[in-house]
Amino acid sequence: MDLRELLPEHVAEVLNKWGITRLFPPQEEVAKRGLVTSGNFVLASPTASGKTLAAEMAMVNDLLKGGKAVYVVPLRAIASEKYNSFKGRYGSLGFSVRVSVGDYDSSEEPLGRHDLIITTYEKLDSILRHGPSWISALTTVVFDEIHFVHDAERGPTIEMTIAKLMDANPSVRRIALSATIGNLEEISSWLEAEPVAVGWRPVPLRVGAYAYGVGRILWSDGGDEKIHKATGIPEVDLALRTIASGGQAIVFYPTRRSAVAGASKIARAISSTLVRFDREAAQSLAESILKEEPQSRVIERLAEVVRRGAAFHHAGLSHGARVKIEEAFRRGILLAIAATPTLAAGVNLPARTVIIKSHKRYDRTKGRSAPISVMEFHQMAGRAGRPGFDEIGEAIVLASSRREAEELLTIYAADNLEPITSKLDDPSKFRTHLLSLIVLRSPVKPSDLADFVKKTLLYIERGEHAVSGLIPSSLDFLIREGFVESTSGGRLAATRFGVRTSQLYIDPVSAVMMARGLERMPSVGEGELEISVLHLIGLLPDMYRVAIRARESERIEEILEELEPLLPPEELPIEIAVNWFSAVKMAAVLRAWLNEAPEALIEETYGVEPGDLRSFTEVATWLSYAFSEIARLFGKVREARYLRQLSARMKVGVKPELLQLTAVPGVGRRRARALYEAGYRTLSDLASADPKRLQRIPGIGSKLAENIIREAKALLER
DNA sequence: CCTTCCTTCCTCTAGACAGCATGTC
DNA sequence: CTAGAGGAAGGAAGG
Repeated sequence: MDLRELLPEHVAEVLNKWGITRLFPPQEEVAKRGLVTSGNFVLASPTASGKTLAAEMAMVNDLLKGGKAVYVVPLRAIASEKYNSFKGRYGSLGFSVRVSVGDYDSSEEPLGRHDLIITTYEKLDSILRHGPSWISALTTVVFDEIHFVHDAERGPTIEMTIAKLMDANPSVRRIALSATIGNLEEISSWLEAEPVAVGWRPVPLRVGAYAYGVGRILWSDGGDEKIHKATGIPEVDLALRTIASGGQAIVFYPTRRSAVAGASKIARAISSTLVRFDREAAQSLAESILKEEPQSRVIERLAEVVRRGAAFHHAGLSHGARVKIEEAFRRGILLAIAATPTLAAGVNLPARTVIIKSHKRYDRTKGRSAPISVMEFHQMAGRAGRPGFDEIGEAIVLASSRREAEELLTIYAADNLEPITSKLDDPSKFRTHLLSLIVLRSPVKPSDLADFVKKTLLYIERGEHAVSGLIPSSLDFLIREGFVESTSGGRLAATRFGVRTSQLYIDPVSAVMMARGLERMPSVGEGELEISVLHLIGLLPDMYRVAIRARESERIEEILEELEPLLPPEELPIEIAVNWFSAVKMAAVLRAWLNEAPEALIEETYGVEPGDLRSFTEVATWLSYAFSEIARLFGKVREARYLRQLSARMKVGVKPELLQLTAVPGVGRRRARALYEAGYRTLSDLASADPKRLQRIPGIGSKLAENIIREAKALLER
């Protein structure tokens, strides 16, 4: 097909320049309907079918006409994936591309200067809360993976961010993408966009259910396949089937523990069946993991299986280990990955066969195991089929009997995806966003707020009665707690407390807890202060909850003795107070980190794996910073300074005396401690150090020594 | 007497977004 | 009405 038949000339030229000479059905459809040059659309089409390019054609068109675009994604990993693919393409056209997410920004310049900004929904929300002028100059916005609106935790934020953006800039062009939308029409009407549904896949997918009782896969297309029971472990036999025919498999398990155990079983099966693979590459991968990742039990177990051509993948792994596994799988060094659902939503990592060990998973909210949704099944199945390598992708779910297999096929093989529904009716989520809206428009007429709510998906789906009660009850809360006040003209104005809370991006309940906690801080003894502050942080609704294991209860009680609570439990709402003990454990974990306990020790003592520890400390860094800002707001200078330092320590995991040293790029908690013990205690000690002496410190080579000295000098000069 | 396999009972459960701009006493 | 599997501990069988 000649692109020029479908596309305006300049876009066709751009695609040629990028080496794209052929369009795939989703892109054709968008082009045919004239959506390249104008109009809003929601594109529902399978994973890897080229949704991004369809959106890009529209973006490029708008950018070429002097526009400005934002590409919004739900995960930081996807943001960096998009950034890496966009920066070359668009850079070569003279556009400046930037990625801005919570922990990383590719540029220091004002956001308004860039043509294409890639960001997460939450970051966009945060940007909107600061009310930058360039929002009105935006011409195009792409909402990627829009089905995340359905998520109970993050969905409300995503929904409100979209609504706020449409409200702040009604003429902005909206493009939404997803592989799994059950109610395309409804989502389209919310965004006032044209629905475009395309079923085409780059690699066809067939769905099967393995009735392991009878050793047969029932395929959705009618086939019936006998499976060789080499090990008798159903998912392992299926993985071997794929591996033996030269393919790769991803096995999804419902828990981390079963994924880790599964990887061992697969590794053992690979060893015993003489499958050929690059043992040398696997070996060196295992070594690099052991050498470069935080030494701990999970990492050791990972290295053990990697040597034999398999791996597990879950959020307890350090970021580096996950990336190494993904990359090695792409290069074919690993034959199979035993994964938790991390791999379904994250970066693009296809395999010939996707095996779903269990269609049920424990559901915390229900307190028992429940079937996974069709949407989630399709997220996992979407990983099946490597374009250019596999002729067909397979997604196989396990079933015990033929009967169950048939049932599962009727549920999961059909295209009966659940509708994406709003979760904004959660009062605690709603009031957080109502505050941000009032801050942005302060002083605002209450009727304007009511009008705004009509722009939400909640209103589209459920109508007036679903939203009518939300505003008054949220306003009560916001006024009572001092975030908002009514002015003489009958308008609502945000207080300084309200403004700061919204900008710090914390839950108003967190802000209230911080403000109350500050009152008690001066009376807490110096020895108890650290653990008591950490406990408060552990209680905040914005913080993670850490699970307490049965055998830990004594230890938790010991720590409980040490702290002087900054908030009396009886004054806390019940939903906060129930986390009291979990927060004690969290405080203990964070304290261990701050006092330089090695990752391996923290894992051993508390069962907190490197990836979790990283998440905990990252959020605690942000919250302790926010805490210090709330202290500053209330004129508590001493407390603010203490909390600020706590935040700085939390970021790297060190005692106060190392903070000067960790300011140097390349110096983390381990190196800083080694330097300190060797007598280098300040930046100027480092700047004036003798490179030869520095090299004598274990772990510091000649290159590093020179870098450290240079960076220290640069920091001193500033 | 040690090793290995089997049974039983207990324990525990996926993931991941957000701030902001340096300090020290 | 409703889970299910890993892993430790303890016991039986085997060498």
